Amino acid sequence: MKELLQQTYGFVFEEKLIEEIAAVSLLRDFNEGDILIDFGDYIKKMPLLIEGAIKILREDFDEGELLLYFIEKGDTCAMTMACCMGETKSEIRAVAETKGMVIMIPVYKMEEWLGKYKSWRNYVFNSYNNRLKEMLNAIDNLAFMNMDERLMNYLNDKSNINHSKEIHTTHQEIAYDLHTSRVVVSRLLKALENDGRIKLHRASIELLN
Amino acid sequence: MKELLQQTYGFVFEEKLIEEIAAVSLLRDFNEGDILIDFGDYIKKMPLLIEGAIKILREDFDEGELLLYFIEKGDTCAMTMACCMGETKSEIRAVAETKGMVIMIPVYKMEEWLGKYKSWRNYVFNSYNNRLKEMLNAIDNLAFMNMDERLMNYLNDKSNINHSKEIHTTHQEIAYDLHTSRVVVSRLLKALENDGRIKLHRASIELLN
DNA sequence: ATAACTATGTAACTTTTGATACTGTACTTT
DNA sequence: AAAGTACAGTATCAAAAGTTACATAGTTAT
Repeated sequence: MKELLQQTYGFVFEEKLIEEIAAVSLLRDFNEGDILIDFGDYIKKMPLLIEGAIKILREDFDEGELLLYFIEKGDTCAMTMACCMGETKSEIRAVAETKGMVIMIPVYKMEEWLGKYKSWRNYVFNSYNNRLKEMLNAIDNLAFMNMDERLMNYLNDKSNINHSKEIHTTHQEIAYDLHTSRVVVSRLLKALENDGRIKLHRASIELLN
Repeated sequence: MKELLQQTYGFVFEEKLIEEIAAVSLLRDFNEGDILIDFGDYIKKMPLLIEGAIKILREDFDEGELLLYFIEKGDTCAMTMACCMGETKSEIRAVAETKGMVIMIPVYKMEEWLGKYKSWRNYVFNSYNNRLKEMLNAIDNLAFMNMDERLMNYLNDKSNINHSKEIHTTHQEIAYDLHTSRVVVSRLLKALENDGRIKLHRASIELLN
């Protein structure tokens, strides 16, 4: 475990902290589609992402979701951290976008390290700051952009996260993430294809140019 | 200044911290409508709100704004904190909703106190957590609700912040905050009036029931 | 091979929101 | 009192997004 931490967090945390983390944490593997955290869960451990990608979703009152953002290797979920610290239920759902690995840190250690390690404080604050930025980005998308732009952004994000111009997903899946209907997604995707920006295949989309 | 701090933050910060704050901070009065922070400002001081209310806005690329949330006595602006810590430009605009008072704390002290005072750490984290919740709330509004519901929520928030059922503002002002047009606001307000939920006057709205 | 299922394409229609334009009314200024 | 200005009401039209319904093309199971 220490080597894994060294690899991803070697430039972020000091040696001693990495040893402490390794001593008290658990490693957990996950596969694509796994629900890592669900709405209403009580969080007792904070996850550090070592490998893979996770998408964070917000739930509608009556059915329906919305993708908030993705997190990647080296990130943690500030929303989850918020729940840890505040000892409240999870406001979000975390679903594995790819297979990967997280390190789970007990909450009480987080607190202790905040007073003890400056590098930990910086990491935690950076996480919050990044998450706030992602949230602002989500708000910009919702408030200022039309569905076609939101869709294009979504495809780009998805492409970046998976390091591939080929996006393997269905129109229905996209509709869930953007909180719209399948028909709308199909319509707009077709328009994007006609504009020469993407190419549609069955259950997969190819980004052009 | 110490008395002011004692009054609002006496139950949050320990005696010694309050003394430290009082020693290095500046007091600043503001009036309704004052722009306290603008897009792109570099933030060198963190504000603690002592009295009054402030609204936090997000800017569109080409003209247009969106109200994110209000902050009240005892709050601080985590978005601003984020800018302080990250040493980046402000992503938001802060406009005084009422007249009031803030205490400005130099950034370098914030850092120092994080290691030194647990109550400060807790306060800072709570602020982040509250702000994340407000952002989630803003997202819920945008993603899951129609303009009429958003409008009604806006009126309720405004009423709570000003401790009054009378809201003194114009349809145009509301349109700016909700990032829509004056005509739409007038239309929906009239519908709410017909439903008996509000009463309209010139440049003021009365919440009923 | 055929049935059943999944993913997509598309037409037709409705609802919501936005845009433009014009009206009237209240308040302010001179 | 007249003119000017800010605020609100409303009609008409257009665009964006959501809904329903149905057709068709691949895929999988039997």
